Amino acid sequence: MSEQRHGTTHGAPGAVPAFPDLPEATIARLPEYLRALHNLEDGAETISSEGLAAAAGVNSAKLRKDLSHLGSYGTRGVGYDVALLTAQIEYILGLDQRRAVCLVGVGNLGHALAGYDGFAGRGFRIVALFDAAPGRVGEVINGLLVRHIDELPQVAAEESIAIGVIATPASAAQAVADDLVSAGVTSILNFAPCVLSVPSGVDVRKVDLAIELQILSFHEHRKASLTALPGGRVNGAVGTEAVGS
Amino acid sequence: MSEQRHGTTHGAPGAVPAFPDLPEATIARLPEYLRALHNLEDGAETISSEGLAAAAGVNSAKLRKDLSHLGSYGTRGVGYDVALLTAQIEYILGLDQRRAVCLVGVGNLGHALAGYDGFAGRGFRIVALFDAAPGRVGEVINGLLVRHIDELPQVAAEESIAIGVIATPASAAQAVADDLVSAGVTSILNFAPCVLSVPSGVDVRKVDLAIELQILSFHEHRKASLTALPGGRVNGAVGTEAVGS
DNA sequence: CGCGATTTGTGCACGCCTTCACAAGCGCCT
DNA sequence: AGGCGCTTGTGAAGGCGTGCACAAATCGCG
Repeated sequence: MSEQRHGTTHGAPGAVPAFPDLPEATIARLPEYLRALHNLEDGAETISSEGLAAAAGVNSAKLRKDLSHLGSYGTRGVGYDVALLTAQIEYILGLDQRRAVCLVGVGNLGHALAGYDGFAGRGFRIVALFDAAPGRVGEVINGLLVRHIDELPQVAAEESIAIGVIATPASAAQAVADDLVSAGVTSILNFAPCVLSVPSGVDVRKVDLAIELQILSFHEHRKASLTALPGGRVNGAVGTEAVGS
Repeated sequence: MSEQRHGTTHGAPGAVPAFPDLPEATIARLPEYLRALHNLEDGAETISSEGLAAAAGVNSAKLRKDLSHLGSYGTRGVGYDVALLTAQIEYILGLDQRRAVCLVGVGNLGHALAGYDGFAGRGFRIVALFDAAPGRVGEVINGLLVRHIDELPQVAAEESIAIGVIATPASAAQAVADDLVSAGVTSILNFAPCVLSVPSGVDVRKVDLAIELQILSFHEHRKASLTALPGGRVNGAVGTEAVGS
């Protein structure tokens, strides 16, 4: 706080202001606010921090602080302009352009991701599918042809793909990651249960389904051991919404 | 640090020691250590914190501090006993019993999750599938029958299911969560893009695929604006592995 | 025009987490 | 038996994130 970047021409998506360096925790919540804004549905022009915070499942003070990092897009006594705030968050997240994403590994999970319609409405379009297995190459999923992984460099360049999703088995993931990086991809979402090493400048996020379950399992174990204990209480401090992730 | 719980009978899974209350951040990493341990493959009896940290993609000091919270299972000058450490982490995570999980929503994503073979090897077995659509009820996926959601209470009781996975559309998720809670489920993994409200004592973790992509999109946007800037450098401080999640 | 109701933006304090740096402990070799 | 090298376990410091509580700002109404 009390930072620079507060007298500058904040604003108009297109004016490209000095890019704010938001805290990672804030960045991770912006998509949630955006989702909440889209789900409002009623024709309200403005929304209070309290209202939006409730819709997004967070504390209202936290929401205000998060939004304050983007600049002042609220009006005291009134709230936030829904359309303006939506546009601003989308701009910050880089969603004003529909980002091209490629998906590697059209197995069990990859197949589902390729067919997932939740991406289109949230700023992304899957433009290419790849796999190494000859048996899968040539298949059409959701109107999209599965190409051989060797075509990745060419397609990536043509479609200017910056984001890649890995849905291969863990054994193939590192090689695929290397291929993606070589092809110019600078952000990777990894579903394979393994650690990827990539050059600096490339972002990796991972989603491991078993890990999520194991974390829940821990809490189950904890809860069970508490109830078993003499005088143990059941609910510690779990709250109405555990975020994690 | 400098806590209690250090003279107690640490140990033997089955002795049920005073349950350590680990920091959340540590809990989230234990599954990663476990995965790294399983992936070692070579017959080494012990592993150093440096080695395991590298395999898990974290700092070695962090790993040591995390493990120190479980008690002292390492030997100075030698490292950690692989078998003992593995058993201990599995015990803490409550994975010594194969936990029963049910999955609600056998659509696009749910179908893939039901067929995902990565759960079995990591301490879980999916014992029941549910859906509300009559068209899907009766289908058999991976040898498992899809039941109608109305059967949930009965099946949950029979199989003593404590963990539920929601893979329905967002519009149905809250109702399903309520059903799960009523059926005695106390941990929920939510793939639907919405906020769930559950009573205290129930843990919820969420996985939103679009949010993960949006976070990556932000970093793409940031990187792009930096390179466009006069004198802008490309790589900020992204590192070899971005965790997030 | 002024006042009160409302809501944002933020200074501040607290707690959690990370990281460094090192003492304590263990095994091996001579 | 003694010393040396290696590795763990942890005190301490610093940074980050959260939440409270309140001042500043805006609108609407009399």
